[in-house]
Parts: sequence; C-alpha cells; structure tokens
Amino acid sequence: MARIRAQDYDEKRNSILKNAALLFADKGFAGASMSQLATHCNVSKATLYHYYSNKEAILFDVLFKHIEHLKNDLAKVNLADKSPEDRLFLAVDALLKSYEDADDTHRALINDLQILPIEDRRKIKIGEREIVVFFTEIIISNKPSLNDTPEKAMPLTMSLLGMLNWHYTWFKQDGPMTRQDYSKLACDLFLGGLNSSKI
Amino acid sequence: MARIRAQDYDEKRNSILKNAALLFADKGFAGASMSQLATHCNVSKATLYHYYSNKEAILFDVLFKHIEHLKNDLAKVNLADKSPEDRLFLAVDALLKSYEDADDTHRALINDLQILPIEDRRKIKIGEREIVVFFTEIIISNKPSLNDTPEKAMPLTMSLLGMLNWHYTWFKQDGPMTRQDYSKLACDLFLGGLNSSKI
DNA sequence: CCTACCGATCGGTAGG
DNA sequence: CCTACCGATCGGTAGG
Repeated sequence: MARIRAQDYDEKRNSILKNAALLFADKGFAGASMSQLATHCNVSKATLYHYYSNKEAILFDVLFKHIEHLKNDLAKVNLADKSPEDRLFLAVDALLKSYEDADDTHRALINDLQILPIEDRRKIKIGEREIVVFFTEIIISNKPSLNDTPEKAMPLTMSLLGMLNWHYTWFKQDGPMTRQDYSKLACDLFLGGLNSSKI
Repeated sequence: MARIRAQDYDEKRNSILKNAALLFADKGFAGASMSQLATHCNVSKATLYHYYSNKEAILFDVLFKHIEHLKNDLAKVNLADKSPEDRLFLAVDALLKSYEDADDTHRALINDLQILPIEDRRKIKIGEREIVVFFTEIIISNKPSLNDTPEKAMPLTMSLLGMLNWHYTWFKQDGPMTRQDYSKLACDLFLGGLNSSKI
C-alpha cells in the first residue's frame, strides 16, 4: 500500500496561502513574519517550512495561483455566439467577480511582485500578459479598425484594466452599487468612448 | 547671534525623501532598512535620526509632500475661460506630468499608506479626497446631468483616476507614446464614454 | 527510512 | 553627525 499524504494536506496548504495573502497585503512581504503567519494558520513555524522551502516560495505560490485562478475564471466564460459588446461585458464582469474574494491577493500582486527573483517574476508576468491579450482581442472585436492602429490597442486595453484593477481602492462592499453594477458602468463608459468619433 | 541650520539642511532632507521613496517603492516599507537608506544618502544612520524621529515619520513626510505636490500642480492650472473639455484635458495632463518624476512616491503611496497609524493616514486621505473632488467637479461640468445622479459621479471619477493611477504599471518612457499623448487618449476615451447615450 | 510535525535555538540584522 | 552598541526579532534549521 502506497503511503498517503495527511488527509488535511490541501486544507492546510490553502490555509497558508490564504493567510499569507492577507498578511502580505496588510503589512507587505517583508513586514509579514513567518511567526505571524504561523500564528494565523494555527501551526508551528516549522510546519510552514514543511510545506514551503522558504518565504519567497509562499509569495510565488500565492501570486501564481491568483493569476491561474483569474485565467480559469475568464476561460470559463462562454463567449461563443455573443455580440462584441456582450463579450466585453461578460469578460469584465467575470474579472471583477473573480477579484471579489481575492482582494488580498490582488493587493499582494500589486505591492510585492517585484520582491520575487526575475525568473519567478517572469512566470507571473506571462500569465498577466495572457489576460491582457484576452481583453485586447475582445476590444478589437468591438472596434476592428484598431487593427490599423495597433499602437492604440495596448493603451486602450490598459485604460480598461486600470479602471478594473483600481476598483479595490474605492469600492465599498456595502455601498449602493454592486460589483456587477460597476461592471456595467465601466463597460458602458469604455465602449461609449471606444465608439466615439475621437478614438 | 541665533544659531542657524546647516546650509545643506534642505538639500540633505530632500535627498533622504527621494532615496526613501525609491527604497520604499522597490522593497516595501518593512523591507527597506534604515541602514540601506543611510548608505544611499551617503550619511550615517544616526544622521537620519537627526532629521526624522523614526522610520514612519520619513514615510509620512514622503507621502504627505507627494500629495501636496500634486495638489499644487493641479492648483496652478489655469482653468478660467476654458471649455469643460479643455478643463478636463488640462487637469489630466497636469496630473500625469506631476507623476512624471514621482513614480517612486506614487508606488510608495499605493503600497505603504496602510502602514501608517490611522491619524497620519487620515491626513493623507484628506489630500487625496481634495484631488478626487477637483476631478469630480470638472467631470460634472462636462455632464451637468450628473447632478441628478450623484451616485454615478464617484464611480465615474474613480474610473478616470483608475486609468491615470494605473498608468505607471505599463507606460514605457521610451515608447512611441508620450505622457501627453496618453493624456489625450484617456480624455478622449473618457469624454466619449461620458457623453455616450448609455451613461 | 518515510512523513508530519514540535520546542528550542541558530547566526545575523533590524530599528533605535 | 559618528562609532559602538542594545534588546528584540528576523528567516531558517537542529535533534528527536
């Protein structure tokens, strides 16, 4: 009989990731200590080193899985047989929804990515770029003439992603506007601008 | 005869602020040590404590002066006798220009503000809110009907500021597009959307 | 000889 | 404004 992993292996690993994201987001990578993380996870510090070889490996796993999660949620959206406008709305709404339980990880990505060694950083950046390309293609399907002015496509995509990625700084969970309301507003604003005479 | 300050007092203080912003932005507040900062400034660690009572006081000064600088640059823009569209463009362009030599400080503000104690944080937030109000008023002058739907004005303002504040993550100094080019594009996109039928 | 940890402590370095 | 340090805590690892 083959040896098996502890039955709560995945559960514990997920607890480490979740608490690490929270601590990294709140105190920054250097400000969050392994001791604090251990306390938050109700395990010993040695246990953390059983799951991860060092602190950086935890940060990498947090950020990498975050990007994978976003990519998965976007890939699940069924865009076939939809109008270009609907495709944009569905993608924007899926991204904001995917951020919903990942605000900590989102903040850790923005604040702490540069801590990682170049090679790890590159692996994260590749995933980020896939998401950018995903949105760029939808945007171009909404304005095919962008194929003639490719130098405009990137700044326009980053303008939309700027709106969405900045969302966490001001959005109030218990305000009058839901995340889906904002998806609609951001899409209307962006598409209205994209189709105006000046762009 | 009254005692005078060292003739290079301001120069040295500015060097501390500039190098601190760079280190905080690159390594995060906790990851940037006072020893490293002293080395970067070519002074001893004790000298830093002559200018600032502790590490947090340096962070506060970096962030507070950054906001003051942004507010000053915006206040200098002459908006009188300008069309609403021109007012928005001038304000957006002034903000992006003000960010030009302050990318480090901008990143420190985004990453490390929450490190500060609540009272200091509040002082920074007050300044940020003044900037938001400044832009909200210009946006409303471009679409007076927003006075009837005030719940839309804030998310719209934050959408514009999201584009501008996210700019540092993708903008390349030596790319084909200048900051002023992007000011124009962001304004056209935003105004086009603002004036479209859906908003 | 493995996996899954624990209490205690290492050599260095942090802010002050 | 320096050298010389401190109490404490850091990330990481020892034996069992």
